[in-house]
Amino acid sequence: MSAKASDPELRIRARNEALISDAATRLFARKGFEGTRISEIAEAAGLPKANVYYYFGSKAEIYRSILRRLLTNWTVALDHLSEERDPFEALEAYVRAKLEHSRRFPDETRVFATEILAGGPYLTPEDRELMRVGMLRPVEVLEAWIARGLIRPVHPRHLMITLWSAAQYYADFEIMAAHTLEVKKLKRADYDTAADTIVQTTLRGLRPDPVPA
Amino acid sequence: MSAKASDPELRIRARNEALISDAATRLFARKGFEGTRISEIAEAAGLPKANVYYYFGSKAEIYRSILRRLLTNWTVALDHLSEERDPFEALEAYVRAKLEHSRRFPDETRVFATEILAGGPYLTPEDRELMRVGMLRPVEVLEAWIARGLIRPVHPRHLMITLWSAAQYYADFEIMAAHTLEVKKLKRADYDTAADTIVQTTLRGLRPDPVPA
DNA sequence: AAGAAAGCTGACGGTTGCGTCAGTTCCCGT
DNA sequence: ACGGGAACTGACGCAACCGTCAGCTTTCTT
Repeated sequence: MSAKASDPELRIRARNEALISDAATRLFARKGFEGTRISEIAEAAGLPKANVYYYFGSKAEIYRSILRRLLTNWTVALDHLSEERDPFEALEAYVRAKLEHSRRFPDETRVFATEILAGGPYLTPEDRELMRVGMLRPVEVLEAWIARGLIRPVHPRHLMITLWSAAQYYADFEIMAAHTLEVKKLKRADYDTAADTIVQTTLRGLRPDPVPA
Repeated sequence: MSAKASDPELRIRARNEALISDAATRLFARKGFEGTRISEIAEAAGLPKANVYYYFGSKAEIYRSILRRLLTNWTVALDHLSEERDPFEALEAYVRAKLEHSRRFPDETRVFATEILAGGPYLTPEDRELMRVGMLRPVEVLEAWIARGLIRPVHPRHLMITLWSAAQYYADFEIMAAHTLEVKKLKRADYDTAADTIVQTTLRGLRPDPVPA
Protein backbone atom coordinates (compact mmCIF):
# COMPACT_ATOMS: atom_id res chain seq x y z
CA MET A 1 0.00 0.00 0.00
CA SER A 2 2.85 2.36 0.74
CA ALA A 3 4.67 4.11 -2.07
CA LYS A 4 7.43 2.34 -3.91
CA ALA A 5 10.63 4.06 -4.90
CA SER A 6 10.00 2.87 -8.42
CA ASP A 7 6.56 4.45 -8.60
CA PRO A 8 7.12 7.95 -9.95
CA GLU A 9 3.57 9.10 -9.24
CA LEU A 10 3.75 8.46 -5.54
CA ARG A 11 7.36 9.10 -4.85
CA ILE A 12 7.52 11.38 -1.86
CA ARG A 13 9.90 13.72 -3.57
CA ALA A 14 7.66 14.20 -6.63
CA ARG A 15 4.57 14.69 -4.51
CA ASN A 16 6.10 17.29 -2.23
CA GLU A 17 7.81 19.17 -5.00
CA ALA A 18 4.44 19.47 -6.73
CA LEU A 19 2.83 20.59 -3.49
CA ILE A 20 5.40 23.31 -3.06
CA SER A 21 5.33 24.32 -6.70
CA ASP A 22 1.56 24.65 -6.75
CA ALA A 23 1.41 26.70 -3.59
CA ALA A 24 4.23 28.89 -4.82
CA THR A 25 2.50 29.48 -8.14
CA ARG A 26 -0.62 30.71 -6.40
CA LEU A 27 1.35 33.03 -4.15
CA PHE A 28 3.80 34.36 -6.72
CA ALA A 29 0.83 35.17 -8.96
CA ARG A 30 -0.75 37.32 -6.27
CA LYS A 31 2.22 38.86 -4.52
CA GLY A 32 5.13 38.63 -6.93
CA PHE A 33 8.53 37.19 -6.28
CA GLU A 34 9.69 39.64 -3.63
CA GLY A 35 6.28 39.88 -2.03
CA THR A 36 6.04 36.17 -1.36
CA ARG A 37 7.61 34.72 1.78
CA ILE A 38 9.01 31.24 1.87
CA SER A 39 7.16 30.74 5.12
CA GLU A 40 3.89 31.49 3.32
CA ILE A 41 4.68 28.96 0.63
CA ALA A 42 5.47 26.39 3.29
CA GLU A 43 2.25 27.06 5.13
CA ALA A 44 0.17 26.94 1.95
CA ALA A 45 1.83 23.67 1.02
CA GLY A 46 1.25 22.26 4.49
CA LEU A 47 4.93 21.73 5.21
CA PRO A 48 7.43 23.22 7.63
CA LYS A 49 9.63 25.88 6.10
CA ALA A 50 12.81 23.86 6.52
CA ASN A 51 11.23 21.10 4.51
CA VAL A 52 10.77 23.44 1.58
CA TYR A 53 14.50 24.05 1.70
CA TYR A 54 15.09 20.35 1.67
CA TYR A 55 13.64 20.26 -1.84
CA PHE A 56 14.56 23.66 -3.24
CA GLY A 57 17.80 25.46 -2.66
CA SER A 58 16.31 28.92 -2.66
CA LYS A 59 13.24 30.98 -3.41
CA ALA A 60 14.67 31.83 -6.82
CA GLU A 61 14.98 28.15 -7.63
CA ILE A 62 11.28 27.55 -7.02
CA TYR A 63 10.43 30.59 -9.07
CA ARG A 64 12.62 29.61 -11.99
CA SER A 65 11.20 26.10 -12.07
CA ILE A 66 7.72 27.58 -12.43
CA LEU A 67 8.80 29.86 -15.26
CA ARG A 68 10.46 27.02 -17.09
CA ARG A 69 7.43 24.76 -16.85
CA LEU A 70 5.16 27.47 -18.19
CA LEU A 71 7.46 28.26 -21.08
CA THR A 72 7.59 24.69 -22.28
CA ASN A 73 3.80 24.38 -22.03
CA TRP A 74 3.44 27.61 -23.93
CA THR A 75 5.53 26.68 -26.94
CA VAL A 76 3.58 23.47 -27.25
CA ALA A 77 0.26 25.35 -27.29
CA LEU A 78 1.08 27.08 -30.56
CA ASP A 79 0.68 23.80 -32.42
CA HIS A 80 -2.89 24.72 -33.22
CA LEU A 81 -1.64 26.69 -36.18
CA SER A 82 -0.73 24.59 -39.17
CA GLU A 83 -0.40 25.61 -42.75
CA GLU A 84 -2.89 23.08 -44.04
CA ARG A 85 -5.82 24.22 -41.94
CA ASP A 86 -8.24 26.93 -42.92
CA PRO A 87 -6.76 30.11 -41.46
CA PHE A 88 -9.92 31.37 -39.82
CA GLU A 89 -10.83 28.02 -38.38
CA ALA A 90 -7.31 27.56 -37.05
CA LEU A 91 -6.99 31.07 -35.65
CA GLU A 92 -10.39 30.91 -34.02
CA ALA A 93 -9.45 27.62 -32.42
CA TYR A 94 -6.21 29.17 -31.23
CA VAL A 95 -7.90 32.20 -29.72
CA ARG A 96 -10.50 30.09 -27.98
CA ALA A 97 -7.90 27.67 -26.67
CA LYS A 98 -5.81 30.55 -25.38
CA LEU A 99 -8.76 32.11 -23.62
CA GLU A 100 -9.76 28.79 -22.17
CA HIS A 101 -6.28 28.41 -20.80
CA SER A 102 -6.45 31.90 -19.32
CA ARG A 103 -9.72 31.01 -17.67
CA ARG A 104 -8.59 27.73 -16.22
CA PHE A 105 -5.03 28.49 -15.19
CA PRO A 106 -4.79 32.19 -14.50
CA ASP A 107 -2.05 31.85 -11.92
CA GLU A 108 0.62 30.29 -14.11
CA THR A 109 0.27 32.96 -16.73
CA ARG A 110 0.24 35.71 -14.10
CA VAL A 111 3.56 34.61 -12.69
CA PHE A 112 5.00 34.78 -16.15
CA ALA A 113 3.38 38.16 -16.79
CA THR A 114 4.89 39.64 -13.65
CA GLU A 115 8.28 38.37 -14.69
CA ILE A 116 8.00 39.89 -18.15
CA LEU A 117 6.75 43.15 -16.70
CA ALA A 118 9.80 43.33 -14.49
CA GLY A 119 11.98 42.95 -17.55
CA GLY A 120 12.66 39.24 -17.22
CA PRO A 121 15.37 39.30 -14.54
CA TYR A 122 15.02 35.58 -13.88
CA LEU A 123 14.78 34.42 -17.47
CA THR A 124 17.83 32.49 -18.55
CA PRO A 125 19.21 32.71 -22.09
CA GLU A 126 17.77 29.23 -22.65
CA ASP A 127 14.34 30.49 -21.62
CA ARG A 128 14.61 33.33 -24.07
CA GLU A 129 15.67 30.96 -26.79
CA LEU A 130 12.59 28.84 -26.06
CA MET A 131 10.43 31.91 -26.54
CA ARG A 132 12.13 32.79 -29.80
CA VAL A 133 11.90 29.42 -31.50
CA GLY A 134 8.34 28.97 -30.25
CA MET A 135 7.36 31.98 -32.32
CA LEU A 136 9.08 30.77 -35.48
CA ARG A 137 6.50 28.24 -36.58
CA PRO A 138 3.34 30.37 -36.26
CA VAL A 139 5.03 33.20 -38.13
CA GLU A 140 5.92 30.84 -40.96
CA VAL A 141 2.37 29.57 -41.09
CA LEU A 142 0.93 33.08 -41.24
CA GLU A 143 3.35 34.03 -43.99
CA ALA A 144 2.35 30.98 -45.98
CA TRP A 145 -1.32 31.92 -45.64
CA ILE A 146 -0.57 35.44 -46.76
CA ALA A 147 1.45 34.20 -49.73
CA ARG A 148 -1.50 32.10 -50.81
CA GLY A 149 -3.82 35.08 -50.44
CA LEU A 150 -5.89 33.37 -47.78
CA ILE A 151 -5.58 36.27 -45.35
CA ARG A 152 -4.71 39.91 -45.79
CA PRO A 153 -1.02 40.84 -45.87
CA VAL A 154 -0.58 42.04 -42.31
CA HIS A 155 2.61 41.90 -40.29
CA PRO A 156 2.55 38.34 -38.92
CA ARG A 157 4.40 39.06 -35.70
CA HIS A 158 2.27 42.04 -34.82
CA LEU A 159 -0.80 39.98 -35.60
CA MET A 160 0.35 37.30 -33.17
CA ILE A 161 0.92 39.96 -30.54
CA THR A 162 -2.55 41.38 -31.06
CA LEU A 163 -4.21 38.00 -30.68
CA TRP A 164 -1.98 37.02 -27.81
CA SER A 165 -2.51 40.24 -25.92
CA ALA A 166 -6.27 40.01 -25.91
CA ALA A 167 -6.29 36.49 -24.52
CA GLN A 168 -3.60 37.37 -22.03
CA TYR A 169 -5.53 40.37 -20.80
CA TYR A 170 -8.44 38.37 -19.50
CA ALA A 171 -6.18 36.28 -17.31
CA ASP A 172 -3.60 38.78 -16.17
CA PHE A 173 -5.84 41.79 -15.75
CA GLU A 174 -8.93 39.89 -14.74
CA ILE A 175 -9.99 42.44 -12.14
CA MET A 176 -9.62 45.20 -14.70
CA ALA A 177 -11.73 43.25 -17.18
CA ALA A 178 -14.28 42.55 -14.48
CA HIS A 179 -14.48 46.25 -13.72
CA THR A 180 -14.90 47.10 -17.38
CA LEU A 181 -17.68 44.55 -17.73
CA GLU A 182 -19.16 45.64 -14.42
CA VAL A 183 -19.29 42.17 -12.98
CA LYS A 184 -17.84 40.84 -9.76
CA LYS A 185 -15.91 38.02 -11.33
CA LEU A 186 -15.49 36.75 -14.87
CA LYS A 187 -17.67 33.76 -15.69
CA ARG A 188 -17.35 31.27 -18.46
CA ALA A 189 -19.90 33.19 -20.50
CA ASP A 190 -17.74 36.29 -20.34
CA TYR A 191 -14.83 34.39 -21.82
CA ASP A 192 -17.10 33.10 -24.57
CA THR A 193 -18.28 36.62 -25.42
CA ALA A 194 -14.68 37.76 -25.39
CA ALA A 195 -13.77 35.08 -27.92
CA ASP A 196 -16.77 36.00 -30.05
CA THR A 197 -15.77 39.64 -30.07
CA ILE A 198 -12.20 38.88 -31.12
CA VAL A 199 -13.43 36.55 -33.84
CA GLN A 200 -15.90 39.14 -35.11
CA THR A 201 -13.40 41.96 -35.17
CA THR A 202 -9.74 41.04 -35.46
CA LEU A 203 -10.18 37.77 -37.33
CA ARG A 204 -12.90 39.20 -39.52
CA GLY A 205 -10.56 42.05 -40.40
CA LEU A 206 -8.12 39.50 -41.75
CA ARG A 207 -10.43 38.35 -44.53
CA PRO A 208 -9.22 39.25 -47.99
CA ASP A 209 -11.12 42.07 -49.69
CA PRO A 210 -14.46 40.74 -50.94
CA VAL A 211 -15.14 43.92 -52.90
CA PRO A 212 -12.61 45.98 -54.86
CA ALA A 213 -13.57 49.50 -53.74
CA MET B 1 16.79 84.57 -7.56
CA SER B 2 15.86 82.10 -4.88
CA ALA B 3 12.51 80.36 -4.94
CA LYS B 4 9.53 82.17 -3.54
CA ALA B 5 6.86 80.41 -1.58
CA SER B 6 4.31 81.76 -3.99
CA ASP B 7 6.05 80.27 -7.01
CA PRO B 8 4.53 76.81 -7.45
CA GLU B 9 7.05 75.72 -10.06
CA LEU B 10 10.07 76.21 -7.89
CA ARG B 11 8.68 75.48 -4.49
CA ILE B 12 11.06 73.08 -2.87
CA ARG B 13 8.32 70.79 -1.77
CA ALA B 14 6.85 70.43 -5.26
CA ARG B 15 10.23 69.88 -6.84
CA ASN B 16 11.35 67.21 -4.40
CA GLU B 17 8.04 65.42 -4.38
CA ALA B 18 8.29 65.18 -8.15
CA LEU B 19 11.87 63.97 -7.92
CA ILE B 20 10.85 61.22 -5.52
CA SER B 21 7.74 60.34 -7.45
CA ASP B 22 9.61 60.00 -10.73
CA ALA B 23 12.36 57.89 -9.28
CA ALA B 24 9.81 55.72 -7.51
CA THR B 25 7.82 55.24 -10.70
CA ARG B 26 10.87 53.96 -12.53
CA LEU B 27 11.76 51.57 -9.73
CA PHE B 28 8.26 50.30 -8.96
CA ALA B 29 7.85 49.58 -12.67
CA ARG B 30 10.92 47.38 -12.71
CA LYS B 31 10.87 45.76 -9.31
CA GLY B 32 7.34 46.01 -8.03
CA PHE B 33 6.18 47.40 -4.72
CA GLU B 34 7.82 44.88 -2.43
CA GLY B 35 10.94 44.62 -4.55
CA THR B 36 11.68 48.33 -4.33
CA ARG B 37 13.63 49.66 -1.35
CA ILE B 38 13.07 53.13 -0.03
CA SER B 39 16.83 53.55 0.04
CA GLU B 40 16.92 52.88 -3.72
CA ILE B 41 14.26 55.48 -4.35
CA ALA B 42 16.19 57.97 -2.28
CA GLU B 43 19.41 57.28 -4.12
CA ALA B 44 17.75 57.50 -7.53
CA ALA B 45 16.17 60.79 -6.51
CA GLY B 46 19.47 62.09 -5.21
CA LEU B 47 18.22 62.58 -1.67
CA PRO B 48 18.99 60.99 1.68
CA LYS B 49 16.51 58.38 2.74
CA ALA B 50 15.29 60.37 5.72
CA ASN B 51 14.43 63.19 3.39
CA VAL B 52 12.10 60.93 1.46
CA TYR B 53 10.28 60.28 4.71
CA TYR B 54 10.03 64.00 5.26
CA TYR B 55 7.76 64.18 2.23
CA PHE B 56 6.02 60.83 2.26
CA GLY B 57 4.83 58.98 5.32
CA SER B 58 5.52 55.52 3.96
CA LYS B 59 6.37 53.51 0.89
CA ALA B 60 2.70 52.75 0.39
CA GLU B 61 1.91 56.46 0.31
CA ILE B 62 4.35 57.07 -2.55
CA TYR B 63 2.94 54.09 -4.38
CA ARG B 64 -0.66 55.12 -3.97
CA SER B 65 0.05 58.65 -5.16
CA ILE B 66 1.50 57.21 -8.37
CA LEU B 67 -1.53 55.01 -8.91
CA ARG B 68 -3.90 57.88 -8.36
CA ARG B 69 -2.10 60.17 -10.78
CA LEU B 70 -2.15 57.53 -13.47
CA LEU B 71 -5.82 56.81 -12.99
CA THR B 72 -6.84 60.43 -13.41
CA ASN B 73 -4.68 60.78 -16.53
CA TRP B 74 -6.20 57.63 -17.90
CA THR B 75 -9.83 58.62 -17.60
CA VAL B 76 -9.02 61.88 -19.35
CA ALA B 77 -7.38 60.07 -22.26
CA LEU B 78 -10.63 58.41 -23.27
CA ASP B 79 -11.98 61.75 -24.47
CA HIS B 80 -10.83 60.93 -27.97
CA LEU B 81 -14.03 59.02 -28.49
CA SER B 82 -17.02 61.21 -29.19
CA GLU B 83 -20.27 60.29 -30.80
CA GLU B 84 -20.06 62.92 -33.51
CA ARG B 85 -16.76 61.74 -34.98
CA ASP B 86 -16.41 59.12 -37.65
CA PRO B 87 -15.97 55.87 -35.72
CA PHE B 88 -12.96 54.61 -37.62
CA GLU B 89 -11.20 57.92 -37.55
CA ALA B 90 -11.87 58.28 -33.83
CA LEU B 91 -10.91 54.72 -32.95
CA GLU B 92 -7.75 54.88 -35.02
CA ALA B 93 -6.79 58.12 -33.28
CA TYR B 94 -7.49 56.47 -29.95
CA VAL B 95 -5.36 53.41 -30.72
CA ARG B 96 -2.50 55.52 -31.99
CA ALA B 97 -2.68 57.84 -29.00
CA LYS B 98 -2.72 54.90 -26.65
CA LEU B 99 0.29 53.31 -28.32
CA GLU B 100 2.12 56.62 -28.33
CA HIS B 101 1.49 56.87 -24.61
CA SER B 102 2.77 53.34 -24.13
CA ARG B 103 5.90 54.24 -26.03
CA ARG B 104 6.62 57.45 -24.22
CA PHE B 105 5.64 56.58 -20.67
CA PRO B 106 6.01 52.85 -20.24
CA ASP B 107 6.84 53.03 -16.56
CA GLU B 108 3.63 54.64 -15.36
CA THR B 109 1.50 52.05 -17.06
CA ARG B 110 3.72 49.23 -15.82
CA VAL B 111 3.25 50.24 -12.22
CA PHE B 112 -0.46 50.14 -12.76
CA ALA B 113 -0.25 46.81 -14.56
CA THR B 114 1.65 45.22 -11.69
CA GLU B 115 -0.96 46.49 -9.28
CA ILE B 116 -3.81 45.06 -11.33
CA LEU B 117 -1.98 41.77 -11.73
CA ALA B 118 -1.66 41.51 -8.00
CA GLY B 119 -5.40 41.95 -7.69
CA GLY B 120 -5.38 45.63 -6.83
CA PRO B 121 -4.48 45.48 -3.12
CA TYR B 122 -3.64 49.17 -3.01
CA LEU B 123 -6.60 50.44 -5.01
CA THR B 124 -9.06 52.38 -2.91
CA PRO B 125 -12.79 52.22 -3.54
CA GLU B 126 -12.47 55.75 -4.98
CA ASP B 127 -9.86 54.49 -7.44
CA ARG B 128 -12.16 51.73 -8.53
CA GLU B 129 -15.00 54.17 -8.96
CA LEU B 130 -12.75 56.31 -11.17
CA MET B 131 -12.10 53.28 -13.33
CA ARG B 132 -15.78 52.48 -13.58
CA VAL B 133 -17.05 55.90 -14.56
CA GLY B 134 -14.12 56.36 -16.95
CA MET B 135 -15.45 53.44 -18.94
CA LEU B 136 -19.03 54.73 -19.06
CA ARG B 137 -18.58 57.34 -21.78
CA PRO B 138 -16.73 55.25 -24.37
CA VAL B 139 -19.25 52.45 -23.99
CA GLU B 140 -22.09 54.89 -24.60
CA VAL B 141 -20.34 56.22 -27.67
CA LEU B 142 -19.79 52.75 -29.08
CA GLU B 143 -23.40 51.85 -28.46
CA ALA B 144 -24.55 54.98 -30.26
CA TRP B 145 -22.39 54.09 -33.25
CA ILE B 146 -23.79 50.59 -33.29
CA ALA B 147 -27.35 51.90 -33.05
CA ARG B 148 -26.71 54.09 -36.08
CA GLY B 149 -25.26 51.14 -37.97
CA LEU B 150 -21.87 52.78 -38.33
CA ILE B 151 -20.02 49.81 -36.91
CA ARG B 152 -20.89 46.17 -36.50
CA PRO B 153 -22.88 45.18 -33.42
CA VAL B 154 -20.10 43.85 -31.24
CA HIS B 155 -20.00 43.87 -27.47
CA PRO B 156 -18.75 47.38 -26.69
CA ARG B 157 -16.95 46.52 -23.47
CA HIS B 158 -15.15 43.55 -24.93
CA LEU B 159 -14.19 45.68 -27.90
CA MET B 160 -12.67 48.27 -25.58
CA ILE B 161 -10.76 45.52 -23.82
CA THR B 162 -9.44 44.18 -27.11
CA LEU B 163 -8.19 47.58 -28.22
CA TRP B 164 -6.89 48.43 -24.80
CA SER B 165 -5.06 45.16 -24.37
CA ALA B 166 -3.10 45.46 -27.59
CA ALA B 167 -1.82 48.93 -26.79
CA GLN B 168 -1.12 47.92 -23.23
CA TYR B 169 0.87 44.92 -24.34
CA TYR B 170 3.53 46.91 -26.11
CA ALA B 171 4.28 48.90 -22.99
CA ASP B 172 3.86 46.32 -20.28
CA PHE B 173 5.33 43.35 -22.06
CA GLU B 174 7.83 45.26 -24.13
CA ILE B 175 10.55 42.66 -23.77
CA MET B 176 8.11 39.97 -24.88
CA ALA B 177 7.13 42.02 -27.90
CA ALA B 178 10.78 42.73 -28.66
CA HIS B 179 11.46 39.00 -28.55
CA THR B 180 8.55 38.25 -30.83
CA LEU B 181 9.71 40.87 -33.31
CA GLU B 182 13.30 39.70 -32.89
CA VAL B 183 14.65 43.14 -32.15
CA LYS B 184 16.68 44.34 -29.19
CA LYS B 185 14.39 47.17 -28.27
CA LEU B 186 11.17 48.54 -29.70
CA LYS B 187 11.65 51.60 -31.89
CA ARG B 188 9.15 54.17 -32.97
CA ALA B 189 8.71 52.37 -36.29
CA ASP B 190 7.67 49.21 -34.43
CA TYR B 191 4.92 51.11 -32.65
CA ASP B 192 3.77 52.52 -35.98
CA THR B 193 3.60 49.07 -37.52
CA ALA B 194 1.74 47.85 -34.47
CA ALA B 195 -0.84 50.59 -34.91
CA ASP B 196 -1.14 49.79 -38.62
CA THR B 197 -1.72 46.13 -37.87
CA ILE B 198 -4.45 46.86 -35.34
CA VAL B 199 -6.12 49.30 -37.72
CA GLN B 200 -5.96 46.81 -40.57
CA THR B 201 -7.36 43.94 -38.54
CA THR B 202 -9.47 44.80 -35.53
CA LEU B 203 -10.80 48.14 -36.76
CA ARG B 204 -11.27 46.81 -40.27
CA GLY B 205 -13.29 43.97 -38.82
CA LEU B 206 -15.66 46.52 -37.33
CA ARG B 207 -16.83 47.81 -40.69
CA PRO B 208 -20.45 46.96 -41.47
CA ASP B 209 -20.97 44.24 -44.06
CA PRO B 210 -20.35 45.59 -47.53
CA VAL B 211 -21.61 42.38 -49.15
CA PRO B 212 -24.47 40.17 -47.97
CA ALA B 213 -22.94 36.72 -48.38
C1' DA C 1 18.21 91.45 11.39
C1' DA C 2 16.04 88.18 13.81
C1' DG C 3 12.69 84.88 14.69
C1' DA C 4 9.82 81.28 12.76
C1' DA C 5 8.92 77.80 9.68
C1' DA C 6 10.32 74.65 6.37
C1' DG C 7 13.68 71.66 4.91
C1' DC C 8 17.18 68.35 5.92
C1' DT C 9 19.83 64.27 7.79
C1' DG C 10 23.00 60.65 10.36
C1' DA C 11 22.31 57.29 13.32
C1' DC C 12 19.52 53.90 15.25
C1' DG C 13 15.64 50.42 16.96
C1' DG C 14 12.84 46.80 16.05
C1' DT C 15 11.27 43.48 12.99
C1' DT C 16 11.25 40.33 9.45
C1' DG C 17 12.84 37.06 6.36
C1' DC C 18 16.27 34.03 3.99
C1' DG C 19 18.78 30.20 4.38
C1' DT C 20 21.47 26.73 7.59
C1' DC C 21 22.35 22.92 10.49
C1' DA C 22 22.54 19.30 13.67
C1' DG C 23 19.89 15.93 15.10
C1' DT C 24 15.67 12.96 14.63
C1' DT C 25 12.26 10.02 12.26
C1' DC C 26 10.62 7.42 8.45
C1' DC C 27 10.95 4.39 4.46
C1' DC C 28 12.49 0.51 1.97
C1' DG C 29 15.43 -3.04 0.01
C1' DT C 30 17.48 -7.12 1.47
C1' DA D 1 14.24 -7.00 11.34
C1' DC D 2 17.82 -4.10 10.40
C1' DG D 3 20.85 -0.90 8.27
C1' DG D 4 21.44 2.92 5.36
C1' DG D 5 19.70 6.55 2.98
C1' DA D 6 15.91 9.69 2.26
C1' DA D 7 12.87 12.70 4.52
C1' DC D 8 12.00 15.85 8.03
C1' DT D 9 12.29 19.79 11.41
C1' DG D 10 12.99 23.31 15.55
C1' DA D 11 15.93 26.61 16.52
C1' DC D 12 18.94 30.06 15.13
C1' DG D 13 22.49 33.37 12.71
C1' DC D 14 22.79 37.06 10.01
C1' DA D 15 21.57 40.59 6.98
C1' DA D 16 18.41 43.88 5.20
C1' DC D 17 14.90 47.02 5.48
C1' DC D 18 11.21 50.21 7.22
C1' DG D 19 10.34 54.02 9.63
C1' DT D 20 11.75 57.36 13.61
C1' DC D 21 13.86 61.06 15.92
C1' DA D 22 16.48 64.70 17.74
C1' DG D 23 18.90 68.18 16.32
C1' DC D 24 20.89 70.85 12.52
C1' DT D 25 20.66 74.23 8.33
C1' DT D 26 18.39 76.91 4.98
C1' DT D 27 14.72 79.83 3.53
C1' DC D 28 11.13 83.07 4.24
C1' DT D 29 8.63 86.83 6.47
C1' DT D 30 8.26 91.01 8.73
